[in-house]
Amino acid sequence: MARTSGSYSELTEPRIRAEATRLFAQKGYASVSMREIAQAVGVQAGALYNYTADKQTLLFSLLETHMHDLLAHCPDFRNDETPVMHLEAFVRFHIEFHIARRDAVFLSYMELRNLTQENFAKIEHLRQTYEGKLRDILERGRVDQSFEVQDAKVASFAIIGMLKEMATWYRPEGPLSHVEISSLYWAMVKNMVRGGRDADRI
Amino acid sequence: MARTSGSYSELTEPRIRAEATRLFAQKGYASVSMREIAQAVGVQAGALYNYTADKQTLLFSLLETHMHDLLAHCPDFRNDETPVMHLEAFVRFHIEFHIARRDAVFLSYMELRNLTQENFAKIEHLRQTYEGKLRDILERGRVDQSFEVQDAKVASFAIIGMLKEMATWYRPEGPLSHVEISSLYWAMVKNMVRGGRDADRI
DNA sequence: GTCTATAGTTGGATAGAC
DNA sequence: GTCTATCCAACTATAGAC
Repeated sequence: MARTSGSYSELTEPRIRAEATRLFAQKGYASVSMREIAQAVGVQAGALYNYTADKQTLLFSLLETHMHDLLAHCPDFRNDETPVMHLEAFVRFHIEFHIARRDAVFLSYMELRNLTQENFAKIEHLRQTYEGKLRDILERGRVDQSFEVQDAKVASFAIIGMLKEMATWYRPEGPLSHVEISSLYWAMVKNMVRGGRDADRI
Repeated sequence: MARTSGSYSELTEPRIRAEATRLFAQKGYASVSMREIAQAVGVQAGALYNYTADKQTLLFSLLETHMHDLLAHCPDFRNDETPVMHLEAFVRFHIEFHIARRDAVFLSYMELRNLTQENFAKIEHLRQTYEGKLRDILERGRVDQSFEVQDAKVASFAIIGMLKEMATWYRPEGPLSHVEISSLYWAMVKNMVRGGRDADRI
């Protein structure tokens, strides 16, 4: 479909980002050509270069925006909250965000190795900032003995892993609502870190 | 390094498989060229085609062999064992296997989408057979109430996810032995599915 | 079984018209 | 801002000599 000059210009950039996110998530960065992205958007390949210096920069920009959004929306924790309350807020936020932005989340897990060394370092720093929040919660709970956690770092990896897996199997049309999923996962995480503590109290 | 005809023939095939596994795991299937594999092996690119019909078949063969090995070594469960014993055996086997074959495991998680539809279906079937074993253990424990699990399917995904994540962070030179890792993970999985049950008994 | 050489294709990126 | 046309590099896979 031929386009007259500039007729859709303010729509093109977000569409490029949306289609690139979708295609990279579906087929992998290295398997998607610039021509393929252009076709999904409805422009010619050369037009993409009005919006990105090159393919690598496009990937980096998608990941960077995603990580910044993740950190910006991540709940801050107040001092009057217990580690258990912190952890529940983190888990529920994480799941909601992952359901709402499945493709971007999937990208940020799968395509790190296709970043240049320099770009990787920047994204990795953001990722560690985010995952560090979880580790800090677990470490505080371990120290004040509200959690039964042997190794906060390994536990944080385990929790990240089990939540990450959701991005693989979750489908919006599936039988479980996001509230149900959130509660299922919170129950599992709570059991994992609380050991028998809740049972003692009831 | 030039080679005289046939001098290393019986070594070439396993070396191709080993280098391809390593490179695919490190950089991704689509980002690794046949030339690069050949160079790592120490032959010219054309020589690879004595051992594989094409690049896709090489990937499929690596994944298929890995999945068959996984299923072949997976412990069978005896009727006189409890769900808790089953689950511990499964978790410890899974971790040992993942530590021993890190690259192949990583490949089998990351490169499914680079298989043709037909090849994907075969690998996916093997994967579901393996993960079904875990789901069956959890479902039996849920029914006989030795586990406090709301949804065996979601719980199996969660456990697979947390164990899978280990392949991302584990390094042989790290501070934790595989026995320590195995015990850390088993403690977390047991807490997760047992809720307060162990605390009641002690 | 491996080599050299290459056919045939595809991809990233750019130039210049409009 | 987009299009058309194209350059050049890299890739898969094959052919034929040894």
